[in-house]
Amino acid sequence: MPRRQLAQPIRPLPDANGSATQRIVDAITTAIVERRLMPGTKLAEQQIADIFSVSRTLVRQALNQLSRDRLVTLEPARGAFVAQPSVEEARQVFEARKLIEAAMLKQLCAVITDEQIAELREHLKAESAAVRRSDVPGRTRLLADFHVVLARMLGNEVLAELLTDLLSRSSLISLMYQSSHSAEHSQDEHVAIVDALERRDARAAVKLLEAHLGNVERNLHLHPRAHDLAAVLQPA
Amino acid sequence: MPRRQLAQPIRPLPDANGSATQRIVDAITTAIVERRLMPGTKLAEQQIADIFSVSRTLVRQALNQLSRDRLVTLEPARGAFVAQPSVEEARQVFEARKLIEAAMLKQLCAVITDEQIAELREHLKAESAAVRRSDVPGRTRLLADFHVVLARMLGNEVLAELLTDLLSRSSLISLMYQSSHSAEHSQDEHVAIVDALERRDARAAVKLLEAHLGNVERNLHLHPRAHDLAAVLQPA
DNA sequence: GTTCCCAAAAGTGTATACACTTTGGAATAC
DNA sequence: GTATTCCAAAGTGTATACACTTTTGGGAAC
Repeated sequence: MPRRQLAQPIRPLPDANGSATQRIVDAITTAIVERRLMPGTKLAEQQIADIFSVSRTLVRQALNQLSRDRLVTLEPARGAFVAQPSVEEARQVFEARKLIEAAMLKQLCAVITDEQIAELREHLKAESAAVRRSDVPGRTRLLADFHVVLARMLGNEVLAELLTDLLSRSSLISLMYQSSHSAEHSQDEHVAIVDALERRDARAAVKLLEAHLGNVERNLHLHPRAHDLAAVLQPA
Repeated sequence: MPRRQLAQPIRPLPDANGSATQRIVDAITTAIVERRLMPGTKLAEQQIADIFSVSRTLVRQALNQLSRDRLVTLEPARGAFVAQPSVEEARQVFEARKLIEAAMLKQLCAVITDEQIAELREHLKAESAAVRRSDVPGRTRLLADFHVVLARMLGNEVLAELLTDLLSRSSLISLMYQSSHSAEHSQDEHVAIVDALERRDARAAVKLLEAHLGNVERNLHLHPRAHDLAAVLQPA
């Protein structure tokens, strides 16, 4: 039997798991979610290209993707900026989250296993640790991930990805409107939700979730402030 | 007075309202939603570039966006193809739609106005007309738009956009798995949902919607067929 | 006749080139 | 001194160039 001699010269492997473009997208997304990039920051193409040692071509691809995620705004001929979600957009994102997450939680209550509860407890422990040691990027990420973990437990990756997008946008919104909702408080509310899940009490879980999201939203400074010149001076 | 002599050799016209990239994205999306492009079709960059009289640069941007929408699959060094959603993905998309649309409908029942009911009736009339005249692209689009119209009535653009994406994917799935659910049947079910909405009967509306989506999904040929060689021959 | 292999063709991936727009500031007009 | 104009620097938008990979087809080997 004539064995096929496969050409296998080197390992060019152009991208493997993370292509250069994806690396840039992830880096910027992470930076935004972890609050290391302020809304409105200019994202100059050449500057980013230099940082990642690639050409502007790949940076532009990345910025395009980020703009589709609504984390970046592209202004024609002026460049890319970290997005500054409007008050209205903030409201809608939180309303969408309430609607989707409440429905998910209700379903989850019916099918969640004890193993999954244990997994959630683990997550809560990590959250709590991050909060205690005042690890701002870490706790921000973990508090957001909590909601994605819930989504993933339904076994629906499509839904989980949708929610991931909404959570990235939520992070940006919190940053933009300087949330005064303390991380400790959020953490406590997460614990209460898991408690309700453990009791398989769907009604309570949904109520707690809606209260949680309501609290987060209510603690945003959604009223125009002095530095939002356009919003303040706009004729109503 | 030294009039400014502007170099104005051609008319590059960067984008105006719809950039070239967006035009390409829209054209391909429409083609898929209206079933004029089969799953698996190769989308060669130069070929598309020629059609739209632009360079591959813009085509690549468009294909990137489409790939983020899951309508196109990018295979490294091999090119772009109209996506072929897996059975599992199909299942998840429909489950996500059920979850989101049911919650929406429930909320909508509480706030919908008579004007909005009338608007829905108008839409149903257009659907019905398209079905009667066997306008396949038109009826396909209208039947999908029905769900987006519902979303928009909640006044939540974020949610509406989310659902738009899911509906594009649903179209592709229907095409991929050769839905046998007749357009007439879908149309009837839409009418029943609006009837329930008019009665402000949330429970009935949600039940009808879930039945509707269940019917559509059930009439997909989600079992591997002869021509899906890989799926058929894969060891379970 | 079939299989294997290699070279040419076609196509993708990234970098670079170049035209155009925006921007900031210096020079000019008043 | 203030406002306007204009130019250069910086930056974006699109096209093109080029390297590398995949595909294809034909001929050699068996």
